[in-house]
Amino acid sequence: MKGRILEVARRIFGEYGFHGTTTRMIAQEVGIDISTLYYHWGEKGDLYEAVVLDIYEDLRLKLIDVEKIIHGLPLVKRMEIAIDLMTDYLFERPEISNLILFRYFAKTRHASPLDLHVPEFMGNIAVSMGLAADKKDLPPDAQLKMLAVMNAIHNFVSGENFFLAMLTMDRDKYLSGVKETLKFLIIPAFTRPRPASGPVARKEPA
Amino acid sequence: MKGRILEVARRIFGEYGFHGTTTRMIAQEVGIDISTLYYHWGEKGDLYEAVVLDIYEDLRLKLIDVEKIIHGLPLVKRMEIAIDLMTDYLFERPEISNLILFRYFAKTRHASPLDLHVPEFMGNIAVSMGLAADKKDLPPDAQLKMLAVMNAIHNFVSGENFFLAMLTMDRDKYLSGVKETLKFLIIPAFTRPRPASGPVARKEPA
DNA sequence: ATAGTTTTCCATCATTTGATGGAAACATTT
DNA sequence: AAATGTTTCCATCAAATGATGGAAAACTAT
Repeated sequence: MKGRILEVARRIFGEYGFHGTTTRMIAQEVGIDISTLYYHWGEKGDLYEAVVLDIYEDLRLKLIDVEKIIHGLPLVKRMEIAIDLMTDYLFERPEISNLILFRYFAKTRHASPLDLHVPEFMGNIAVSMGLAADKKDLPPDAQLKMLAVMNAIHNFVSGENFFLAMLTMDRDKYLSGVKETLKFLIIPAFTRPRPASGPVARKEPA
Repeated sequence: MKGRILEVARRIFGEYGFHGTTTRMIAQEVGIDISTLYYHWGEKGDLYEAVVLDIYEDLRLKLIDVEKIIHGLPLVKRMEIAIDLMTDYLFERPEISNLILFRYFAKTRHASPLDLHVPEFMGNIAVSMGLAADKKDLPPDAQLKMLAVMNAIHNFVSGENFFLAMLTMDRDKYLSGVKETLKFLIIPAFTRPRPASGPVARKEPA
């Protein structure tokens, strides 16, 4: 039961954010009384923190998983495969992206501990991309590049509903289009032999 | 007074989101009684919608402004200047980015009208970048590219507090680093003469 | 100054929301 | 079966929250 509550809480906190979610919404969705929820998890803020730890752990494991798969391949291949795998993974668990973005952008009216997971992710990905030797000591510009890359994926995952209602494409096209767009944006930046100089605009071939 | 309330509401809705903001928080910040707020703006959801319209209008005017400045320049210059100007502008008004991202990612428990502003912005920027001829009829891949570009900026603006607490740099370095990172990511993608193929990783010069 | 209008605040409601005590139901052990 | 421990639900609270009526205050026009 404790686990079932956590699962539902992940989803609902991810959709509505901390203040947009009520403990009653979660309990109702699980199909239990609200006091059962409090019995298992204590106050709302504690459940929320548990949810955050839970999604970070999932993400951490997935990143290790992906790193194993792409290890040793040439950089472009590594990035292509990583983008495909992470995109698929997150689109199946959008609450992960949702909750991460919520923590980035939304203040809550309750104290929350300083985040140590994101810097760890940044370090690992940067090393994997050959941007840094020591994952514990990223140069500032590499930190920002990693944030930009990670956020680009989260945005498309979390914004799916909003964007689909706004854009002229169906879900399948959206999912494949997101992968293409991410590769279009990320790969040239990290693989160009030297800083671009020519003002030539050209669309990539479909 | 009506205007002062709107200003404060922009900031607080931007920080805490719709459900994280109470009408009392806004009234207290303005220094007025809560019922004065209701007298001018009606219910909370109406004030929120007014705030959203307000920030979209500001953004629209700024985009027109920037477009005038960069008109006629070569593509790389256009993008560099646009990134600089938009980044400076949004860092001074972070509630714009905050509110836009909130609408993307967070469900609210009240109905909200379909967004027509973002598609308009996408169209204008895409035409300005030479990705499309008709701003009313963007191809799907151009739509997604524009979203990625706009979101990249909003992320760094909205995430400032969270990221600064997490990263090893001060605010000045963050602001300049964000611009560099955006250029690093965006410009190669939209200027490379043909799809990249070499697996060579290279950092851009400081 | 007076009458009328607009704006502001005080007091107050009804709901919602986070949270808890205690009884009942269920499970486990002896 | 009885005793013990665990889990669930019902009833309920107190505080927070969205919202309003009406009196006072401030402003405007005559």
